[in-house]
Amino acid sequence: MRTLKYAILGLLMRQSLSGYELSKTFQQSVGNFWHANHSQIYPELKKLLEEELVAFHVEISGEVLEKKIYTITEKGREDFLDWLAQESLCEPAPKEIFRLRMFFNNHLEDAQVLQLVQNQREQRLDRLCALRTDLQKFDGKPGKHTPEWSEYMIIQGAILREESVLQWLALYEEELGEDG
Amino acid sequence: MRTLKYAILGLLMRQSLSGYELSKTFQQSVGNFWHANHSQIYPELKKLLEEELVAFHVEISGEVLEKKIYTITEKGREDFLDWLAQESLCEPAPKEIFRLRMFFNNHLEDAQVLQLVQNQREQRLDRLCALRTDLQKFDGKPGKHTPEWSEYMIIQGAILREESVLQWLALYEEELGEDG
DNA sequence: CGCGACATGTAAGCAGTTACATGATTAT
DNA sequence: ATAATCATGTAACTGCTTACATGTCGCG
Repeated sequence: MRTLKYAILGLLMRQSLSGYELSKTFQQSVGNFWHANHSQIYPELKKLLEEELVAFHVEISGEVLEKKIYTITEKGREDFLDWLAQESLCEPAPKEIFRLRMFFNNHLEDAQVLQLVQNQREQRLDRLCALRTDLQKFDGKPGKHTPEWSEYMIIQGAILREESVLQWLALYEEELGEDG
Repeated sequence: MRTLKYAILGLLMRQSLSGYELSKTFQQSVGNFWHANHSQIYPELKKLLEEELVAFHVEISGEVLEKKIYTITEKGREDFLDWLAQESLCEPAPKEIFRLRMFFNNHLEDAQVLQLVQNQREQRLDRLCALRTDLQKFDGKPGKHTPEWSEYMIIQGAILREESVLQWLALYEEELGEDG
């Protein structure tokens, strides 16, 4: 489905970026719904170049270090906008190893299950705190039709998602905490 | 990480099943957190057989149709239980194409965004209704330490997840509904 | 007798991870 | 100097999807 392609093109709609900068973005904000390693990004950029959906120029950092700055082409813009407006079928539920373990937790002692749940809660709580910090970086809600608004709303969505997981974990804690 | 392996072994801990039955399960209850096609399941069963984690015997349906019923071995049980108790790092946020589109929605008209949002809402609502029906099939909450309890709790988790997505979609509808 | 579900497999290709491989720049 | 970060790539492998391929059973 070439989703990475459209993720990259979308980012290049905002501003020209190097492979390395794209890579960072996929670890940060975009990481809330689409992550990718540099080992996937560099080959994809090469492919986009062949397809003439992006172009690049070289910038020199310091004395010799070359940075390839990629820019979206008009052809790339058209391709991206066509993709963006498409309705798509609801994807299957995401794969989550932790839920798989919980599905089989009747084979574990209560104490073990509780440990897994609490471990998960800590990790999720950390993530939630980080998201709330990200949200506070905006002063007030950004205006509609800006990239900032989109980012703000995505973070809101990620917060709601983490909160729902924590609610679910609390159900286990309630039940497993009841005497034993 | 061989997650499919453990998903299969976990299901075989409950009861012996054929590849086809496993396949159905991955489309139904287990589909709430781990899905797999038959084209992935049959080769995996072959591998588990070589590793001696499962065994099978043949049953005949009707006149000639052969069903291979797989049973977990003692070695398989040990392997599965080792895996089950392991704490694991929180996985990266799941990939969702819809969120990716929303991240870039400043390139669309409000009406187009609203259409995408409403389309998604309908699909999510359908899924939520199906989950609530699944939950009602249990009469009252099943007792702890039973496979039924695990399944009940997983469905609760899936419901919370869908509700959080609907809350997020409602944020868009509020904002996009405001005059325009 | 035809259709949908049952039943089992393989092949080709795309997507993604982990590891390999190299080198420059900046801050301490 | 040396460590962290910047910067770009490739290779091998695992995981997953889509399509191909075949045949049976039960119901109407």
